[in-house]
Amino acid sequence: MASTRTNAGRYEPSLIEPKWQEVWEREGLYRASDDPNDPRPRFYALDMFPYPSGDLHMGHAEAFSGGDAVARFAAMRGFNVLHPIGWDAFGLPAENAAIKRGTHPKEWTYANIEQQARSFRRMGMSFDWTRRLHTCDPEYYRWTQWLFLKLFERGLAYRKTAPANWCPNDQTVLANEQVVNGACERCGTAVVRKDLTQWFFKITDYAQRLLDDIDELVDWPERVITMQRNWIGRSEGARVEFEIAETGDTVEVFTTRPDTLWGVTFFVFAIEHPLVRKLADAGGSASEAEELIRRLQATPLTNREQAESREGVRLGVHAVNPVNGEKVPCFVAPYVLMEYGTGAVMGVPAHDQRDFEFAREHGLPIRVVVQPEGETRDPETMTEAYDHEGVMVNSGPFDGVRSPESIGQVIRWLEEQGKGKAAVTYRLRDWLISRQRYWGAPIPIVHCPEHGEVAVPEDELPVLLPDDVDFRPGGESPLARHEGFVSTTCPVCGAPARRDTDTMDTFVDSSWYFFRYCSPGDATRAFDPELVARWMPVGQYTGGVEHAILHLLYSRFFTKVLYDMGLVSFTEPFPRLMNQGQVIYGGAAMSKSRGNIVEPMPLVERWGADTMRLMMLFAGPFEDDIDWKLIAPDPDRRPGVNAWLGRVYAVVHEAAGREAAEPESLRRLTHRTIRAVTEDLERFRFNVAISKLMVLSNEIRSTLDAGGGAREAAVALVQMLAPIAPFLSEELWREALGNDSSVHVSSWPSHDPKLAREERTVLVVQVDGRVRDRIEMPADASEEDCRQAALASEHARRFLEGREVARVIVRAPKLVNVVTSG
RNA sequence: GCGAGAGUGGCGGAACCGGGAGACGCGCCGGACUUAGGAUCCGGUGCCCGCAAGGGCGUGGGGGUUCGAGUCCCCCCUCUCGCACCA
Repeated sequence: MASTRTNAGRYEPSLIEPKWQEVWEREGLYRASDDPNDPRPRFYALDMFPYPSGDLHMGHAEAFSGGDAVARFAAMRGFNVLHPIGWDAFGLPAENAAIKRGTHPKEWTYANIEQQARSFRRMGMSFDWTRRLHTCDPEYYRWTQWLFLKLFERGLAYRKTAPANWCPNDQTVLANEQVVNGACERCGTAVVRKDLTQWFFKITDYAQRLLDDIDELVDWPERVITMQRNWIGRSEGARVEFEIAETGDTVEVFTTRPDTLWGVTFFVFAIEHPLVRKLADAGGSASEAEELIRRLQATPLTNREQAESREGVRLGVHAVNPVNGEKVPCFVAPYVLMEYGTGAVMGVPAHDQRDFEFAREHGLPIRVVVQPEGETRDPETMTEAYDHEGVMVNSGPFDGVRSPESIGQVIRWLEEQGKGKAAVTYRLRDWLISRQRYWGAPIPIVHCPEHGEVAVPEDELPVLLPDDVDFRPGGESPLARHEGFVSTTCPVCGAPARRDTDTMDTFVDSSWYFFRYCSPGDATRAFDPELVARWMPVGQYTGGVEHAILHLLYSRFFTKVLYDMGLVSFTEPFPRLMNQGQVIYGGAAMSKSRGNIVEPMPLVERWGADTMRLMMLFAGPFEDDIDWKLIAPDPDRRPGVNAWLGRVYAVVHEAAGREAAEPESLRRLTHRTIRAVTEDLERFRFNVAISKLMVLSNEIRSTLDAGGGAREAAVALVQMLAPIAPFLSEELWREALGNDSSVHVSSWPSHDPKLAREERTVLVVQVDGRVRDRIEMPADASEEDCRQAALASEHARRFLEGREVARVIVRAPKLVNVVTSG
């Protein structure tokens, strides 16, 4: 039996916290129950799993403080909670660190995981540790590879040659983020474009569904939805075929403005367009065109995309405008992108700013075919393209037709004439998953001279990552240099064959981990569909906005593929998403180069995990950034929330041992607070919830000082504090309040509506909208009572002297506004 | 440029539906305890006038709707974030 009479002493987190951490672990408090007969409703509380780059940082501390509060709150409200943890453990930093320190990526990775796991335990996170996973474990990436094969089977994984950023010094492909000002972020060498054959996932097949199903995301931050929409980038318009006069080739263009077809004065190809060389030959411009292509092909992708050059080479051939038979000159120019639309565009300088600039640079004619209502644009005097609505002119049968209706009319006409058709284009491109790196899941494909790309049979998975690899940069990718890995036999014919030596983008690993948590030990399949059906979709997903696009889009894509495979019955994995803000310092991101990094774990050691959590959750709205310099300007000063926890500690101990009757005013406050805090936590308004708990604890203090009892209030306070400060509340719950089992399995307090209702209220008396008096009234005062009281108010009457009362507006029992005239 | 969001005390931030602006906390000021305090406790704290009672002003700026606007509408300014040659 725990003692109910604990000598209060001082609040010492360093004594309290490790003690309860051990007890919780021993009691298996946070284990999710897979028992189908468990009567509790299920709740899947998911936090974006961390990358083990070192110890936990402030971002983790914030995100997980919120996610853990969500999970604990749900558990106390009677849910069977699944709150798992794992590590997104493949990736480049492990290799870079390994190169720098001369250790194996595996050692570095697992050491960091252990460190983070220790820190999570120290923070008191309510994880079900039995479900822990690491994406770099063969038991996990075996199924990543299996999923690759499923996509391959369905034609959703394919290989094509595509340009990539290539560092000639490190002999490797770089992601766009690793190219800084056109140079390799690690060695500073100028990056070049290089065509490589690489694996892609055909996410573009799902573009429309990814867009449509946004409707199923019932609780996502608006801005994340917007980012996803923009990234998919649907545009509607038409495809129109042009013929090349000199060669007879036909070329398709995509346009969102078919109503400007009569304004076409030139035609432009992207440098990678397959017809360019042929047309240059035909037009006698082969050498200039070749020179341009060679020069630009070497420029890194990121640079070229930022360049705003309007240079271009006249090919010497002409395109025939299908709407009026006009021949216009063709160009090749870098401002047209092969990656978007068809890689060729019609040039309408009067109505497209880029075309306008190009026309001015090359002395091309400009023809206005859409005039703004009541105005006239003259090509001679125009300084920019006119791309708004207007009336069509110089457009044959369409003269006088107004936009936006004109666009649809022209499309219909094009279709009737067989010259074009309505079309939709997406900005979204296929997902390039190949990485010429070591520390990732090997792509389970064998290249056979006879049979081409052959899937590794499922029962031969995983394709293990060899340990004894030279992963330093240089030459080919690390796996390509490992003869024992590369040489194998063809699964079809048994002839000597070579393994694919690419590894997968780590976003592949993280696109399905939330399924694995549902049945983490399953050695026979990626996940158990029955358990997934039971736990998913995720009840609440918590993580940073930095994953607003890629991770979330890829996970949505995977879920839809699994749905199409019949393995899951839902199409969106995360209907509810909550983004924490960033923790910054002095208005800027924390970074080594700025030297402004604050580490969470030393603060946890000094002040306690509960204090760390409270600092995070009390600082402001969860989704807002926290500037650490503003909320904790002096690192040696005791944080305010730590002092408050100390007062809670004292107050609860005192209240626990007090026999005196509890005043009704305190009881009313307690029940009002229960109602309010419950609502606040449902909406993740942690900062507001905490402020209300502070009000309650202040009131308990006054009550005790006045000799009153406060046990009911103290019990409620401790329970409501549990999701936010789990250690202190457990200590108080068991030691001060004398409970035998954990506060974290206790039932969330409920309020008595009768007590929560206000019984007296302050009536505000206004004269002409200005507050002139406040009168205490019973909460059930009638309109007439309020009117009488207001008009009787001496304070108010002083302002009514010499004026006539025109109307009296009564909002019983809160407000009366006396309106005067004259 | 396009898209999204935000401007409230010295600071972080509260304010449900249009109804008491500034909850709660930090900081600061004063006091108590103290050799001391970066500890603890008590009181004060939007700005201006006033000894006070009290009054005036006040939610980025300007206009509007309303008995009443931080909240709704229009215009403007500033900041943050995302995308950025997307045809």
